[in-house]
Amino acid sequence: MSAPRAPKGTYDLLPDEAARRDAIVATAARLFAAYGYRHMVTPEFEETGLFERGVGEATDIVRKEMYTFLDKGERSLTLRPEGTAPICRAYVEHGMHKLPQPLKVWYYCPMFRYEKPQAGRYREHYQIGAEAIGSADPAVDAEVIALLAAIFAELGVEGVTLNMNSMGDSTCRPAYVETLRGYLRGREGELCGDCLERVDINPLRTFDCKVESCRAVLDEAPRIVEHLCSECREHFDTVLALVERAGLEPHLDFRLVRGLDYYTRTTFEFISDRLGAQSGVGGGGRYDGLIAQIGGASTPGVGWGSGLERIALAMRDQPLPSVAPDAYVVSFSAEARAAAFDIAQQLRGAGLAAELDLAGRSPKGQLKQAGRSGARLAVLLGLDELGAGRVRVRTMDGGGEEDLAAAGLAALLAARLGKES
RNA sequence: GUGGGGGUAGCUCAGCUGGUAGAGCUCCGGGUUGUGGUCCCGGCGGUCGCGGGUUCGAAUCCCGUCCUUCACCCCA
Repeated sequence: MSAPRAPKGTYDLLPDEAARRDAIVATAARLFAAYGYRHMVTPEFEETGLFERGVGEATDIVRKEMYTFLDKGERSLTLRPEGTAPICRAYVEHGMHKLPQPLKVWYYCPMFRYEKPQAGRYREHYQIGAEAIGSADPAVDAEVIALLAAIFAELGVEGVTLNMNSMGDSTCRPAYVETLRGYLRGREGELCGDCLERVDINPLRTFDCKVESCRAVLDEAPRIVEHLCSECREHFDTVLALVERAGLEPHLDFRLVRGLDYYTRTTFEFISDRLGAQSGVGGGGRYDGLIAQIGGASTPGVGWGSGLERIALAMRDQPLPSVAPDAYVVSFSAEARAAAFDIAQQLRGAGLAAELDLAGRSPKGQLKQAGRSGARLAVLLGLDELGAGRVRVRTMDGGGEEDLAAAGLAALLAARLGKES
């Protein structure tokens, strides 16, 4: 019987890493607010049918990656594998079309996919994401892209490039898919086994293939951007123009065919050269058919998701946020320990961060802890001081000490540290 | 799901042509019977991922398994 470990593909965020994570999310939250996106939370699991219908039966996510289970009431539930379908479900369920449109929201939560773990890929991973629902205006596409770019810039995510494509819509895509399928059938002899299957199931996915011969075939294949209907063409051109106005350099990528069935028109992806094979650091697109697909009124939407683990990997090293207390209370005798506890409480009550020894250390050990903790002040308590109602307050980096009354100490130190409440 | 690399102290690793374990850092204590960060000394700490096999003897060789890592696939 070996000791329990975190399940395969999951990880613990220890305090230092959690502090960095919190800082990332706080920065993102600030930018979400600047762009007018409001925080929203949905359940960790949903009815399985939501993802089957929303994400698409033919996708890898639905076919082999979902954590699906029956609860005690025989309901088929699935741990959320992606963020967009749940937001759209909530939009429909709560009649959010009655709010000013587009509805602009963001989320921060774990996603669950049964995949083989590797660098930047986990079975439980966290995403921040944004969704703007209720407007087909190309300015919305550009806004969400600019928002994600701003977050990366603010965080210092390095080596980032933006790839974009258009998937067309229900008017032009079906015809294009048939054109592509016909072309591929004409060159079947040059395709790998996977691609031969894709020709039947979803010819668009052949663009993902890394096999040399397939790539050669696809390089010469008809491209969807050249087969867009006039509405999609105009939409895409406007999005590109606005994205450029935002100071970004979109690279057209005819291979960018995202693996979720709900995408229409704009798709985009930010990749970073700091990530190895799992190079995508954030991506998304427009999903004008999704809400109707899951049973709502036909409603356009656009959004993206970005993986926190990959953001952290691609960020330049950040200094750890300081966790130094304002004061460390040191007791020089067993009798002073209770008084040290009281003083720490008094300081905390005044809004100061205060620590004291909780491990029965010697006075020297406590001072050593005080030094390591980075505390600005040490409050020293001994028998002599206790009897006189005094404490000695040492400035840690200078070493100077002064004798102060224990009563009113918290207010005095708070004022001195500029932390009056 | 397929294929390559790796799993030794809390962390980073050495030891691996078989003879039952080491270093640095961390942590705790001492050097000052009441005063930190440097320095010196000492100490705590490991069923060598797990299971099986070969052998007089396995951290070391073989098999299986789990985890991890890199790539494929897919995506964040």
